[in-house]
Amino acid sequence: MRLKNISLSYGMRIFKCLSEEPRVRILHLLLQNKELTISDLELILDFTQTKTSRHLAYLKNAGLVGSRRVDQWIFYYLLEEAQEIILQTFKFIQKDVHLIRDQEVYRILDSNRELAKNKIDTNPYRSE
Amino acid sequence: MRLKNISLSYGMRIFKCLSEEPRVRILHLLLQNKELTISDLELILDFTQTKTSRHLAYLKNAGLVGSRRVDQWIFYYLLEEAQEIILQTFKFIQKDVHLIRDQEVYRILDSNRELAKNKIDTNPYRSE
DNA sequence: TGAGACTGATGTTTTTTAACCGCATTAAGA
DNA sequence: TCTTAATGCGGTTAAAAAACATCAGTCTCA
Repeated sequence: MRLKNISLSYGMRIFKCLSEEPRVRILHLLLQNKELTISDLELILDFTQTKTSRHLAYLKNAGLVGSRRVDQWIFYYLLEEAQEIILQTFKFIQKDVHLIRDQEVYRILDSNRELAKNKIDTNPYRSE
Repeated sequence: MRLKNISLSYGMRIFKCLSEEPRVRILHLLLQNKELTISDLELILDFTQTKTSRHLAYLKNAGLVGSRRVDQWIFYYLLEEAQEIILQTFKFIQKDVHLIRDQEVYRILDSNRELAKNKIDTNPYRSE
């Protein structure tokens, strides 16, 4: 396996992100589910809107996540350059009960079609 | 490769250790050189005694390092249970110039026989 | 076109926490 | 008593969280 080398300072920024529970839980959900909106994360994690937005801004600023707009939603995702190190480090903690529970909440909300991705208008004939 | 699973809280403690430069540099030296004393680390890293001692206490408290006494020195080393995750995460940052420079300083001091391990009395006939 | 609803960002303030540092002293061994 | 290491103290800085209000962009629908 060829590893991408990162600088000490970028590494420290990543580890700082991983040293607070809210951010670890957000990153874990993004790693497992590709992309989520702020309101999805609020719902799954039971965070306030402000708190969720602030932590995502932190992660974005640290160079770990990116965002794209779809209709009125903004989806957040792990940036490609951070994928590998995040994946590797999560291998050690992925069995944690809190993280597993978060993912279960995700699945329940998803099957109830309460997440943003379920509400995107996919009708190709929708009005412009 | 079989991974040891760690809890989220232990993981966060580890990442907090890795999010400050002095501690990363200490851990890097311990990973590469098995064990070192406080005075060795002071010398290599150009830290004060207090600073070095405090960070080692932090790492010990976080469950990352242990210590053993040999004569008048106390040698610090990475605990076995932390070896793997530390090793894996350092794979990403091991090419960092600061860390490489630290290790070079280590080698110079070692070849000058200025480190504690070079001063241990290995004479089996030494007085009790 | 305009009103209102929804999604998200941001300014502000307050509180709390913790991490850093150095100086000086103390403790433990040889 | 010398060396090695730990710690009490004090000051500074940072950052994290939380709550609240406000603002901005987009969509819907009349």
